[in-house]
Amino acid sequence: MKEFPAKYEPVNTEEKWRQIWENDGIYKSSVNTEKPKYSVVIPPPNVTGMLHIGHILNNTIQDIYCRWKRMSGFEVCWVPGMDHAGIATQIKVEQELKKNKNKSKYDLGREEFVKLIWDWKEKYGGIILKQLRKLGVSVDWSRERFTLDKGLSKAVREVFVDLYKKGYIYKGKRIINWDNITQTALSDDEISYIEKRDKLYYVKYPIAGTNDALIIATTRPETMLGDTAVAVNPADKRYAHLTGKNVILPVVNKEIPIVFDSYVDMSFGTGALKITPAHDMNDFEVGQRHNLEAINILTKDGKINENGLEFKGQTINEARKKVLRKLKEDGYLVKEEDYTHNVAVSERSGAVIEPFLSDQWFVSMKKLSEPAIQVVKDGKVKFHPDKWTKTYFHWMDNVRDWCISRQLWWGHQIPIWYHNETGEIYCETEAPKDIENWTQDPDVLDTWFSSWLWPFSVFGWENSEKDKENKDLQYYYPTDFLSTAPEIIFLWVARMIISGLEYMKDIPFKDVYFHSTVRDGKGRKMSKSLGNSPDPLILMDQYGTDALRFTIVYLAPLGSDVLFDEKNTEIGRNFITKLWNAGRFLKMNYDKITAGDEYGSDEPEYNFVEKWIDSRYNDTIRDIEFYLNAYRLNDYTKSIYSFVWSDFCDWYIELTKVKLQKYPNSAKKTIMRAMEIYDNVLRLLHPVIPYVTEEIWHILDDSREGKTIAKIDFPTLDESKYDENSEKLFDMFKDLVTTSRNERAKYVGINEYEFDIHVKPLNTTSSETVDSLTESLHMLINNKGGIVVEHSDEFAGTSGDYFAVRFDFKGKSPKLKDDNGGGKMEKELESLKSYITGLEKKLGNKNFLEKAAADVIEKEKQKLKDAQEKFEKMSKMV
RNA sequence: GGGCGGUUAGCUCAGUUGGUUAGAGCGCCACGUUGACAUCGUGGAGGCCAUUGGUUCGAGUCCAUUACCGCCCA
Repeated sequence: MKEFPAKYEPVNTEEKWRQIWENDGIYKSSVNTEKPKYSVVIPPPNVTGMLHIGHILNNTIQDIYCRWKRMSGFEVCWVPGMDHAGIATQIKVEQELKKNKNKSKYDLGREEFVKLIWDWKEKYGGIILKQLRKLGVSVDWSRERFTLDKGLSKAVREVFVDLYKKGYIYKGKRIINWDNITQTALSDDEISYIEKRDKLYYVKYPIAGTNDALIIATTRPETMLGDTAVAVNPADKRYAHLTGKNVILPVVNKEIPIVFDSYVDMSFGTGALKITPAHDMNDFEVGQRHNLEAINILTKDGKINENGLEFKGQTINEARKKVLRKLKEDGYLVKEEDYTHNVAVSERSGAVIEPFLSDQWFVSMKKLSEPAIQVVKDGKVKFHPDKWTKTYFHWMDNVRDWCISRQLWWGHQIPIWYHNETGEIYCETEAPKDIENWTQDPDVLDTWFSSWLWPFSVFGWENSEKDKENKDLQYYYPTDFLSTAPEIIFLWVARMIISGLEYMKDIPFKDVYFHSTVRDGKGRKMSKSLGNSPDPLILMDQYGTDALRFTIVYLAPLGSDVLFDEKNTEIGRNFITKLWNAGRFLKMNYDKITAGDEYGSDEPEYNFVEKWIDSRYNDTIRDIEFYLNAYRLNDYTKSIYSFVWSDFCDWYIELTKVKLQKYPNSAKKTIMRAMEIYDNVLRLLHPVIPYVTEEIWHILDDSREGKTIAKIDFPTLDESKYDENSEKLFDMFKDLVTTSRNERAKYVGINEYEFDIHVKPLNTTSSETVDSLTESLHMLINNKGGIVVEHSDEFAGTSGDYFAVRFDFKGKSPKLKDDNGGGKMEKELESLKSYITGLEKKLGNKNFLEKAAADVIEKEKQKLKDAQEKFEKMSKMV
């Protein structure tokens, strides 16, 4: 017989079970057509990633569903893996190379450098997967995938070539965010904005053929080298007369047109804007609308190029100074003023982002996205919470082409070769045979271009007839559930739907759960620079993994942010301690009682208590099923929390104690009933707190050696156990107990006195049931006296909802506390009075009686009756 | 600028098709500890449900408005 330790030690226990689970391979999945399947792919974390609190939430959510489904008879397959995180990984290794050997990637060359990254990946990459193991995720580790794996890389090339041949992939010019330190294009989410104090310069642009000039405000005078127009708002009356006119671009000395475009903000600066299509996103669009030339004035390392006249070769800052000096000398600089604005910088290198016109590869999205809109409209793919469908449609309806090329070395190099002589383009999944005559496009593909294939590439998809014989792919696709952060609804979720429909002819998943964004206690996003992100590994050691899992889910309502302060983890820890101690109590008594001849097997006493807990237990199961199906996970944890703590521990176990003591003849069945419920509670909790439930489950019963709670049936609802009557009766019982406790609380040192409890029912309902309840009252009130039911009007005591209570100390009189709740009764009567008035008014309203439903009216009448009875009796007690 | 969402107790949030005297956890206050649990128990205080207006017999709940806050996109 195992002993139940006084204290739960999470760290050792977790490590023990983690190893057992993994060694026994209990989460391994294989095709089993006898069972319904439930498949999930993990959102692949970055190979450079470290576990943060958002991962804890996201992976706990997935684990809850996988464990729940596994216990409910599904063949569950949860596939783990990582993505290669192109830019993050490359930068990391570049920085180490710089630090350790003071070399750049160019010193090594592409091949050597990529090899170095692989070495780094083998050595340090994937720490996050080790950390996820600690979290206890029930993934099938034998299926681990990496986006640069052979198979997945093949899938990427297949898709690129296919889309290219279908005409969806094209090369085009686009303003991109250029990081001139790392010399790569960045996506918008790799950019952050910092506030910078700058100058706003007012420059005079003379209007050709007149003595007038337009004054233009700019923070970046050096870009005027690339200006190809000046724009004003067509609604701006100040400039209406300038239709068809040109201005003379200072410094460069050439004529450029004045264009009219509603993009221009009339209130900013002078209302006239210089247009540099090659170096500003908005200007580029204005340029397209007005057919303007785009003149690139920068080199890739951030210097002025040959289009920049005498400024060629200078850095941006140098050129700015020189251009300003020239403007001043020539009398074009009107004034300058201080100006604070937000400047885009690279999150990776800190470089100021230069909008830069360059050649990039694009996927044309409009047509591809149409079926993806339809499946969400049809409800084939469901979003939880549903509000995200609106965001999804809005984005998809206005979808822009996807820039998929990145100027990096780490990633899937684009399968495009240019013929060295003819310039002919070759696009196939494998290199041309006469490779010496060809040069491959140096760019690699956006990491998302591999992760958008994840739901089928992980099952070995290869875009050929063989896919039909691929049992895994046939069985597990489409997956059932995806949990992810709402920030990547476009970057990832939408694109997976598109690729799934295009290549599998089916949706990639049925339900998508967008989890809360975890913020700190002050509502700020967790970020490295703020240092406000607690290290989950430390929290796991301090509080236990289960405690952290439970807490984060408990705090995360569907659809809104979760504010997480590390102290919150106490919620989970305390709950687990409570669960632990309840189990300890039951087990100790169970061992004692089952071994003792002095205990009998009669039916348990106080049948309404047994019926009540059965009813509450089944209520809880129903709630849990509902909440899990509705993706309301915090409500799942809340309902089980309140069942365990309030119903089971505070009331049921407390009553069990008394029953065991007073009725040894029924002790065996009493304790077995309690154990049975407790055992089921462990199963209900296993999905969210796997370690401690497994541990307790084994302590309770030696014969469970070698088994796991993870594969035991999840409890199911027994409708027949609902018992409204017992629940009502128990509510009244609780009221009686609480009222008696309130009365007790009025006296000093009451333990030394013996007293009878006098109970007075406050309305008809309570009168009918008072006998069975007063008998039960003995169980929870520490007094040796009797219980007297009386209906006398001469009754002064404490009143609850159903009963009033007073104590008879048989001549003695314990001291009343200074603050004995005096005036409380009057207050209660007052609010009761206004309640009654409200009800009377309602029931006196002809409209109400005519229009409200009959059962509502009946209910209101009953309420009034009860309240009046109570009022009448209570008012005599004052 | 466009889109989406939020505003309920000191804090964080529930409140399921409109119908109890609006709930929970944490925090706070008082009392309590020799056999499950002080990581605890018992009790208590604390709210014009952001504003204004409308629909309705009836609004925290539905509609509109204003204010403030947040997120996404440009």
